[in-house]
This record gives sequence, structure tokens and C-alpha cells, in this order.
Amino acid sequence: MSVKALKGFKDIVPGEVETWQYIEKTARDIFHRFDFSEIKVPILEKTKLFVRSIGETTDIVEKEMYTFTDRNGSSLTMRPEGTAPVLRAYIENGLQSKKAVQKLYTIGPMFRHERPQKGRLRQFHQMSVEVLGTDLPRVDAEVVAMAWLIVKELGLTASLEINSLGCKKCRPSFNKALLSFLDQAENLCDDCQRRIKINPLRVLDCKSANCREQYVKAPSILDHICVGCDEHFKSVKEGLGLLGVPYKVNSFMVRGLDYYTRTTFELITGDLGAQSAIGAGGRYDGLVQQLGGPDVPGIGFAMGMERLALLLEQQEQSVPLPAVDIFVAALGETAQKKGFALTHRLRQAGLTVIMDHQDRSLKNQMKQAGRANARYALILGEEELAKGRAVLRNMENREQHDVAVTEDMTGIIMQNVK
RNA sequence: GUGAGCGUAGCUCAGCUGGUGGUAGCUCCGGAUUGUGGCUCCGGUGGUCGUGGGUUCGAGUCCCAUCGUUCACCCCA
Repeated sequence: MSVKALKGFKDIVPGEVETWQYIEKTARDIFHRFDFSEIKVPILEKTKLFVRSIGETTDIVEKEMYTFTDRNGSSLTMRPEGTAPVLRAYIENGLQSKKAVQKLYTIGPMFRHERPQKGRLRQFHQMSVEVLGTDLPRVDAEVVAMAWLIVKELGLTASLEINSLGCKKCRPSFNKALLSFLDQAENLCDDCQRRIKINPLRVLDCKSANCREQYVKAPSILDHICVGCDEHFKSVKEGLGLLGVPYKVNSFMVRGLDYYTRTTFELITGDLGAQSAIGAGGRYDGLVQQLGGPDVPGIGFAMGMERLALLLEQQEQSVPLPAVDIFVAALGETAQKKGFALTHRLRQAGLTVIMDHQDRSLKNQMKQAGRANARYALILGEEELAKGRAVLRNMENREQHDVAVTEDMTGIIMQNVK
């Protein structure tokens, strides 16, 4: 038996990779329009970075991380998410002193040891963005709007839900109210019993019908947040209004990571089975300081590449194919030699050129040209070559005309093609 | 970690209550007057029926195990 990839680890092969490139290109373009800079950070970090940021009792840290001891005896972890490494890099490189407000994005693989299912792999890929150094509500609105724009420009349909989780000051009072409510509740599912002990906020996310019915009467976090958080949330909503971004407030929406404060949001869809979130994020004031950095606020989000790719397919959005300028079809040894050299010159001149070296029939070569979506075919045949000519065929309208085969025919072809 | 479903050509799959693996579709290669594509037609390449046991005269089909995979729970992007 040959060696296979690990469970939950996938190859992205030609035919699929074009979709990924399209998503990435679209997103990068938008990031730059919003003045974000890319930051590349390592995939491997010290384990305590994630324990300190994500939260000791979260499922991610407790049972999903790829953690191992390296040859020096240090505990290392394959990053399960992107925010912690970026914040670590921000602190370590003193980026706060280079720019008061840093707007960063990163794209790459994340690792979580979960049971794979639709839209969930053990190695998955995220595009994540972070804005550090400001807690202005308009920035929240702008960040949410940027996530929204990515979805729009990919031609996708999704809905946006937002919520406020309050801050260090007001969250405890809500927690108290929620716990006393849960105390009265009856017949909660086993999962909720467990959640009450670990992270009571998350019971609100329960899928069990019985639990949900009862939670309708649960206290709303939005009734418990402090004046500062309430003002902030109002301004965020106003900002989204000014930008024309449609949203729904969902006071039951919570986040799985411990560090979130105030604004949180999710882009959700019903088209991906159980994994409904294609992107999500929120504010995390205090996290940078918690990681040993300056006391700066931050907000960010992550979008799942696999889920975006699945959704493009599900919602039947077309992905533009990479363009090929010329297919060089040569017939016979002399023409093959000529074509071989010409192909290289055209490539050096900047064109995308395909040539088949197997000396197949013209019919076959034209077929290949059509399949490759080539704009032109340059046919080098014995007959024309004898007269010092070649045929340049427009593959789209099937018009073709003679061109002279000369030393500088690259220039002539460039004129025709560009 | 829990549960259910599925493993038959490179891909998508038929195969009924066990009786010799399919002119199956797609892809790939070749051909349809000797040099012109995406359509059509014809032909060809391609399979230890995931693996190991068991039941049986006989197993792709039934049973057990094992591995893989999918979906859901959980968790989350």
C-alpha cells in the first residue's frame, strides 16, 4: 500500500487550485484597498502562546491542538488560529511604535485535531486580518464591511450577524444573571450542563430544541452591557448603516475563543451543512497586553478558505480561468525545432505560451489548444515553413492569417496578440 | 471523543432475494478522405470488487474484524 496523506489533510490539485488563487487574489486586492499590509508569521509557536490567548478551558486548547515536544524538550504547537501569532509578532517587532494603528493580514494553514467533516479539515486555511491600536467603533464597522465586501466580490450570498459581548467590567454581571437563569432551567442537555461549568455564554449557541425553547427567556447580554459598551455598539451599528452593510443583531451569538470583547460578528450560510460560519471575528481589547505587549485594543476576523471554495461551488459562482495567449502547434521535426525556440522567445517577451513536444497530429494539437483556452494558435507546418510563413489563428472567431517566419517574428506576434 | 452511512476502472456509479466483473457514463488515446479545436459518431487503454478472516458447492453480494472515507454530534473559520 502506498503512503497516503494524513486524515484531514488534503492536496489542492490543478483544477481546484484555480479557485483558491481566485479567492486569494480577490481578498488581497480588497485588503490593499483598505490599506492593510501582509505579515507572514511562523506556523509553529510555543504552546503557551495559544494557551494564554485562546483560553485554557476551550476545546481548541484542551483537545484539538497539535502539540509536541521538540528535540530540546520545549512544548511546541502547530498554530490552531492566526490571531495569537500575529499579535506575538506585533509585540516582538515593536510594530506599535512604527505606526499608531497597524492594519495587518495573513493567509495560511491552521491545524486542529478534529474529526473531519464537510467544511472542516485538520489542516485548513484562513485569511485573517487584525487592526491594532484603536477601538474606534468606525474601525469595527470598517473591518466588518471589509469582510462583507470579500463575500460580495466573490459573488457569494451570506448573512451577517453581529453582537456585543461587553467588556471586562460588564461581562461578569451578565454571567451572574445568566447563571441564575440557568439554575432555574430544567432538563438541559448534557452538553449544556457541561457548558455551564466551562463557559456559560456558550449554552446560548445550543442546537437542542428543548434548550433553545428555554433560552428564549434567557437574559440578553445586550441588556447587561455597560454604558460605554452600549454606546460603542450603537456607533458600530450606525457605522454599518452609513456603509450600507446589511446586518442582523443576534444577542445569542457567542464566540468560541475566550479573548473576545465588545463587537463580535459572523458571516453565515445555510449552504455548507453543519459548518455555517464562513468568516467570523470580533474585538479583543486587552489581549495584546495579556500577551505581554502594550495596552492597545484590537479587532480582527478570519475567513475559511475551504469554506469559501465550497460555497463558490455550491452557489455556482464561476471562477475565471487563467488565460493562455498562444498555443504553438508544430508539424514535423523542422517545425518542432523552430517552434521550440520561438516558444521560449515569446515567453521571455511576456506571453503565456503552450507547446506540445510529442509531435501529435494537428487535430490533436488544436484540441489541446481549445481545451487550454488559448486565445491564439500559431501553426507551424511544413508547407508554410517552406515559404517562410506560418498561420496565426484566432481561436475565438476562427479567423486566421499568414505571418512571416523571421528572426524578429516575436514582435509581429506580440502586436497581433496584445 | 460519540453515532450513522459508504468503500466496484483516474473520476461518477449499476450490480435485484448469493450463481462467470459491466458493449455503463466522464476522462485519456486513436479514427470519421492523407494538415485545423470545444459538438456528434466509432474504436481502444484501463479493475487483485479497500484489506484479512468466516459461512457456502459457489461471495462484489451474507457475517466478523480491520483500515479508509463521508455526514452528523461536539467544536469552529
